[in-house]
Amino acid sequence: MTQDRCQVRVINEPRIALARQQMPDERVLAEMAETFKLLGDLTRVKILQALATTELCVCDLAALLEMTSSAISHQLRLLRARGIVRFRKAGKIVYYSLDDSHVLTLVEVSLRHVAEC
Amino acid sequence: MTQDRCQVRVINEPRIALARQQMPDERVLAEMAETFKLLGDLTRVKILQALATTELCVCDLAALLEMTSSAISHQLRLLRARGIVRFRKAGKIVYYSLDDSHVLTLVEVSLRHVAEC
DNA sequence: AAAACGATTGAGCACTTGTTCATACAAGGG
DNA sequence: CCCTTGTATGAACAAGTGCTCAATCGTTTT
Repeated sequence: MTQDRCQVRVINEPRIALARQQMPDERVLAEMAETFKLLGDLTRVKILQALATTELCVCDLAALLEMTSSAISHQLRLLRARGIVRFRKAGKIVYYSLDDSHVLTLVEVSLRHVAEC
Repeated sequence: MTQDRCQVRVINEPRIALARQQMPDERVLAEMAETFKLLGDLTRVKILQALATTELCVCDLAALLEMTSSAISHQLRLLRARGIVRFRKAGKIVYYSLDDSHVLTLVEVSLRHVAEC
């Protein structure tokens, strides 16, 4: 049963075949990883949790998280780029809010996960 | 309404208070971010997707992902440390499987999320 | 016992990431 | 029109990350 493949010996060929068959496309997997990566930062998790409660402008978020508005703005830029948050301008003030229900679900599930451990 | 706080002017005091009140503990937020960070890597997402299908040993995973078993082992170590996967020894072969239903849920939700975009 | 093999681990290194700092932009207010 | 203010952005830098390579450990086989 043992075979060479890519400098690695395979132990359970059928299982590998099965797993390969069930595996989503590379592109889909990459998107999943990118989404998780975006959620995998304390600042961004805080931003999302805050926006889950209410719409907030950049300097409100900065005050809430006790960080510079520059740092917040940089992070919002990333969240914006993936369509996780949206913004609305009111004069020179920019209000941000959540724009992705799936991401909210992810945050909720992980919150429950942490709570149960 | 505008006030100084941490070198940042607050625009919407009541909203901030509300958001602060709803915000989970710092430690909980950090755990959430850590969990997402662990899922935010292409290799680890692949490993979890594979293990979601079937139990696999290190070299099977290496063959499936076309990577060295060293690289796989390094990643499994991280997943093990957070209790996301468990292992079972069969002689010199070590079989890994999922050990966290919440994480599986997270992966499923994100898969659906990507599929719908 | 010696050799082979699956797995693990530490060091090293290229690459990424999150913040700060300085600067620039846009919108009001005087 | 200036000056202030909220936001955005680029450069730079420290810290973190994921891989490779070499060495090691534990188990099995000869």
